[in-house]
Amino acid sequence: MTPIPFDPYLKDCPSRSVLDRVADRWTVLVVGALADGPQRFTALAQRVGGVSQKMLTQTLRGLERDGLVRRTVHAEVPPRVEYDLTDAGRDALEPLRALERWTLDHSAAVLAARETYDAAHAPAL
Amino acid sequence: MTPIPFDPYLKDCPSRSVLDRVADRWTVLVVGALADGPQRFTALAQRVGGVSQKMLTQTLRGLERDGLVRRTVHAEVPPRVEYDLTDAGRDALEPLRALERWTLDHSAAVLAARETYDAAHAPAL
DNA sequence: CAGTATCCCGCAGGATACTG
DNA sequence: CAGTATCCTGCGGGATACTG
Repeated sequence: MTPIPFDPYLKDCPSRSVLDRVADRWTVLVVGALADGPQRFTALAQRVGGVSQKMLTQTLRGLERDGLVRRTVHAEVPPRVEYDLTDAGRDALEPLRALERWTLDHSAAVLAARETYDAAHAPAL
Repeated sequence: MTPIPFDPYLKDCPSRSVLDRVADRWTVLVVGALADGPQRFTALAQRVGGVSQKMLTQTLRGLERDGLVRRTVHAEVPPRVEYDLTDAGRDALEPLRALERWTLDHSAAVLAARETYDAAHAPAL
């Protein structure tokens, strides 16, 4: 009855693939964009700047497959499709927003650190 | 004097590249492995299962460049190199561990969701 | 509107070999 | 020990065109 102890530090642990899903650039932004309620495909594409519709579809499908996002097709003409977070998705939202928050808070410092590093390690000409 | 408002949802915002660094599979594991104190290169390679030395070096360099990790070379023979988190790195540790925690807590559910999804969307033969 | 289907290029990232 | 250098392959991911 004891569940298998998942450990992403182990090479072949299935949790590695779960981590891969969530430790992803587009996942962070798409889930974040779904934070304040259901969104349509086009709305998402606009909120997540620079995402191609291929990557948006792919990310959404992955999240749906993993049970973080629910896809609802409304029987209308023209069809309206809405995406929203499941409970698991909402659980993921917290760590993901924390990551986003860290990014905001540290962007200036990180950018500065890069300049310093690059200056110090620049080709000696 | 007002700082530029970083926004990773904007296509060309520099914070996007900062998010990219942190929303990365190896970053999560390497930073997590550095949680309990300084580590040597080989020790890290062992803790982070399946990482190639190329990717470990690359990740460590990137984190050093961005100011999350400090690299210390001890003047000994043979040389001993230790990596540890900076203050910024320690700040990042929290969201990153939260993500890891989420992964652990939801792996079983996600794996199950995949099976269900795949069964429902399987090729009809 | 909300996709799917293709084509294609660049690079992420692994394997292997060499060095201070 | 802690890397660097090189080669090579798969696929991430963009552009474009078509469909229900």
